Amino acid sequence: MTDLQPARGTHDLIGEDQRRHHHVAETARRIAASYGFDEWITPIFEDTRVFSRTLGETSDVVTKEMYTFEDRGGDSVTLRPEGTAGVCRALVTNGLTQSLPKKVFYAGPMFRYERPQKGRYRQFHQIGMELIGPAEPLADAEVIACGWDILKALNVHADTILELNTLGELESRAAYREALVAYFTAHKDSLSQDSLTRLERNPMRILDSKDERDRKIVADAPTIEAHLTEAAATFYAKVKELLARFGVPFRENPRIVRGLDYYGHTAFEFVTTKLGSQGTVMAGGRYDGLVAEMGGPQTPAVGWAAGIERLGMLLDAAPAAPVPVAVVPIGDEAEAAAIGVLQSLRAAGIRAEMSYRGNLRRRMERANRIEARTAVILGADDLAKGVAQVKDLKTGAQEAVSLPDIAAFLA
RNA sequence: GCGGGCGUAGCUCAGUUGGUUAGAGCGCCAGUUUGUGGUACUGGAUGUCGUGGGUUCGAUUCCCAUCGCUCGCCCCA
Repeated sequence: MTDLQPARGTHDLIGEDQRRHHHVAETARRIAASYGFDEWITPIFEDTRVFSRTLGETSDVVTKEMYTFEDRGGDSVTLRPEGTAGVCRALVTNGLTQSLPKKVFYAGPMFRYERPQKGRYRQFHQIGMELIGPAEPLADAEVIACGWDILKALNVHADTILELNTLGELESRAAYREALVAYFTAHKDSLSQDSLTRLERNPMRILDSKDERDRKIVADAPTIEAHLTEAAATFYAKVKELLARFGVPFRENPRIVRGLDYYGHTAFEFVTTKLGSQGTVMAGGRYDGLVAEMGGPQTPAVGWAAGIERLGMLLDAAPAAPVPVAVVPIGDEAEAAAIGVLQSLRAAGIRAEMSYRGNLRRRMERANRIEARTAVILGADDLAKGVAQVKDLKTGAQEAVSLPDIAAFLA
């Protein structure tokens, strides 16, 4: 054996794991496409400033979780910890702010230096979508509806609930933040250690603390509602109304906040009870300031990201492995002739395999092991007659089929 | 980053109160006389008992460290 292991927090996706992963990504891709979203494939690493500028100076992601290094040319680059910043950068650098709206879907690996846990990896994979341009609440509702459709298509929606909140726009948030700081400062003595540091860095985070003592204090903390400007309140009401119109069930949760600084207005999380402490399965919100921070024009946008691994774990059954047809020649001469049959099946789009060695018995065992549905058996006698024995491996029924007809017979 | 649990064949796991060649089931390879698998029978291969160090005449078993997985916290998808 080898003493080599996968790097901490990374995983090989093989067999069932790969099928779960692929199924999640393909389903999302398909449904996003039906909503008019195009897939963008942006680089896996970016200039470090793409993230450091935009995710928030104080966020954990930026301060301690990024894979940042200097490349051989002396430039600081970072393995993307999330997808939104890169998409916005691509929007700006490709001059696409002139052709809004843009509806972007993406899927790929993200990197965060965290302590690995179930549902939390250092290299993990996300699907996500960004709707850039529209400032209307209809955009928020549509993006959420698309996410909900994906969860439904994956059949993981039953144990998943959409939790919704508004963070208001800058003005509302500033006022609220002030009120929160005042409130929590008054209760400083009873707050947990973690929350004391949050009080300085990001007071809104205290709202979703899991600490018992914190929760008691949070229960009576002011909510953003009272601090919402007229416009922000109207916007939020409209989002809720439209979600109902799209048929997306939700639950308001004033404690939903976002970890990254660029969010405002709508904030949401699809949460499941089935993944322990890693229960957030899809999350996002509106981020009207990000494109501007990236050096583009002031551009509204809304989007979400979801963890492929987490969704994959929720799938009640792994997608079935593909079922092949086994081509089974008897003897060397037949093996040569069987190649023609083999290729004709493949050309017809049928997954066909021929073992590389072994007598008839061996090859039949092998066919059984790869869970072939059918064996196409070719012996000298059959070849002389221009036929093959096509055997259904489930029922054991077997019949002679003429060589040119086999592909059609099995289709 | 903090705290708890775990680490024996490809897989699931047993075992050694410290003592000669470490086990089972499944899987794998081969055979049961040469054109038919899924069942059965027979035989076979595989482990530096996660890694490194310490204690000991002797360690897979005890101690320490380390790596990895896992659960909770933190954070987040």
